[in-house]
Amino acid sequence: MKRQITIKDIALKLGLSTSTISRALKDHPDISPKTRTAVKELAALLGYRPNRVALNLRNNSTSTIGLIIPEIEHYFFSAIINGIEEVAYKNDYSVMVFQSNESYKREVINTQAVLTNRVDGVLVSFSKETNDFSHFQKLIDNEIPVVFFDRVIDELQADQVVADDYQGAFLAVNHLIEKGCRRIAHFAAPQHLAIGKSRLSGYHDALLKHSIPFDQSLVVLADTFDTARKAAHDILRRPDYPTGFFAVNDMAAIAIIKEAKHLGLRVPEDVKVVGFENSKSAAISEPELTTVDQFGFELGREACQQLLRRLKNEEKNTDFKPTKKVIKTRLVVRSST
Amino acid sequence: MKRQITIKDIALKLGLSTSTISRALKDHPDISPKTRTAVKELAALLGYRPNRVALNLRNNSTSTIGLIIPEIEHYFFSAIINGIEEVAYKNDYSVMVFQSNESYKREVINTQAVLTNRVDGVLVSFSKETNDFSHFQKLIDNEIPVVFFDRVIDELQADQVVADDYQGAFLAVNHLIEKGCRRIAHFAAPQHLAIGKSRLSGYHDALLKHSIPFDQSLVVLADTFDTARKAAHDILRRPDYPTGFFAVNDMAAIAIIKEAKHLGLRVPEDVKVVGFENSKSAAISEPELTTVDQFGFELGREACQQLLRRLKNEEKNTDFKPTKKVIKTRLVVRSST
DNA sequence: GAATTAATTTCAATCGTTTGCGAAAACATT
DNA sequence: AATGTTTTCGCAAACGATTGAAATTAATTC
Repeated sequence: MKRQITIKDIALKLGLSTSTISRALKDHPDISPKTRTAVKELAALLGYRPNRVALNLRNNSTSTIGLIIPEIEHYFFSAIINGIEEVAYKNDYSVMVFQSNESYKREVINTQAVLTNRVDGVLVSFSKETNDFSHFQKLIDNEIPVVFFDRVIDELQADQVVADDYQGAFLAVNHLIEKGCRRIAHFAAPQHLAIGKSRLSGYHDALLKHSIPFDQSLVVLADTFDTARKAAHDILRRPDYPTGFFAVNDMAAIAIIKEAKHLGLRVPEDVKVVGFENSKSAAISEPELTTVDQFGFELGREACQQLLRRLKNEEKNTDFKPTKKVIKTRLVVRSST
Repeated sequence: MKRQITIKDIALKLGLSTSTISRALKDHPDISPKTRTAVKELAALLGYRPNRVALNLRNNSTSTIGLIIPEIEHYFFSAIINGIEEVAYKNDYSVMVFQSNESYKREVINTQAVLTNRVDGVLVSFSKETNDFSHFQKLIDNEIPVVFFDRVIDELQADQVVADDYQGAFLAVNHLIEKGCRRIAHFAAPQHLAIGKSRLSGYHDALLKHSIPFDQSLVVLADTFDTARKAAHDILRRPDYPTGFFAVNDMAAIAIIKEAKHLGLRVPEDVKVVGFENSKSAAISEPELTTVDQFGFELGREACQQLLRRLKNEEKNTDFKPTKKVIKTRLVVRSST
């Protein structure tokens, strides 16, 4: 790479010291107007750009935040990244993205990568595989601010930003009941994830509210298209198949619709389905999917804002109190119910 | 942030100089085995991690690549990011992501950001708005390797990685013709983009091959869901509406299907539709969309690999010859044709 | 035991920028 | 003319790590 123009080049050409150049460039009062303009003009002429790396070293901060995320290709996560990048951009931060690909091992390596890259703070949504959280604890021990979003864990002393999973699930199931469903299945996420638990309990409580008994056999673990399609196939061929479905995400919900239609059932007449996410695909499926909007973009924004807040107040971090921000969800009613 | 352990801390505790620590840690032969193990043990005990920022400054390289991309939320681009991150990860590079949001102004700022962040190289897919490419020229003038992907421009001395748009379009339209379509519309991308031109010309040549006259009125500019739906509405209400549609991306294709069904036409019996991208949505739409697979993941991988190749060979960059890698596309036939 | 060689370790400069402190001008005051 | 004030600028250290060259110590040879 071509050597970039440095403050030293300007100093040499002007017969001044680097200190003077540095001060002139940032309008330090000690510098006479004459030399100040001279310096600025030459700097502009030469196309001088301060070397961020040198500043990073001196200031012991990089204006960079690390993002550890399961998979970029998932619509919900890409919406989140969008929100994060938006806030980072406005605050002159850069974002380094690390994908865990839902792999615990890779996630551990990712945490090491953010450490060696000396990012100022980290945003994390951990992988499905992750049960041991000591790699995140190590970040916290290093006093690097960490904000968890979507997939969170209470055991760590860190901020959290999540969608209101309980409320969303409650809304969804309540809606199904109001549409006349009495037997409602839930396609759930793994129960070691908070989102899995919360959505299940929203489902549970909505049933309770309408005095519908909870039936464990109607709760199945299925949070991908393929597993959901398979599970839907099995459950829909039972003689007493449920007429309502609440899926933990849109892909699973769409799989249910596909399979129901495949089995000759009409949606929403015979079977009603609600998803969770409000992805692009929800509006595309036939019939269009009723779903819970998770506001991924806002969630990403909030997470990033919370992180930046921590970064500003870093000096006075006497007694750390983790915050938990809950983003309200919204039921988007379409024609699948 | 807590002060990290440095080489100096180890030196102090061991009564040695920093040079010795540095050499011991990297198995320099000058260091006696005794001190070497002592150093390494203490380093491990204290949890020493070399400060990447200091190294970046010294080596004048950051092991970081910048990515400038229109919008992360678009499936095709997120697949590309996935591929890029994969290759970067394997080669110990980090990726900084900058979104242009299809805005020229923001893209210019993005190029400045990658410059001040001193990334080693840049991957770019420029915005639809971009007509002036001098901001990229500035990167090249600074001898920062740039690889363009998907949206490329021949006027710049830089490598390119693109899908075989011409071939994909040709395959798509040829397929429509073989399925019996004679009047085929093309929903195109802006013609100042290479992808716009290439796909149009693939469309054109496929018609030519079967001696079908080219009809300018069947080519409309529509590359988003909304514009495509509107355009489909207009064109399908003409008495001589086309029976085949080739859309520049899946979203536009799905909009056509939706609108056709809305107007009481059957897909694929009355109207056949082919998209371009092979997004998740293509498999979800009803009927499932025949489309051209762009292999976004592979495209991202190739782009990143090409960039890394440039970074390795940087010293001997005497006569620069831009390369152009074309990723073959594949027609995925589903039930919309 | 002195001299030579070999094995270890340290010094100091470097990457680009900032900043406290001291120094040298320029100016003002008697 | 001597002193006191400002104004303006440079020195040098610092951030953390690397590295050629010099210096120290230990080992070897005659």
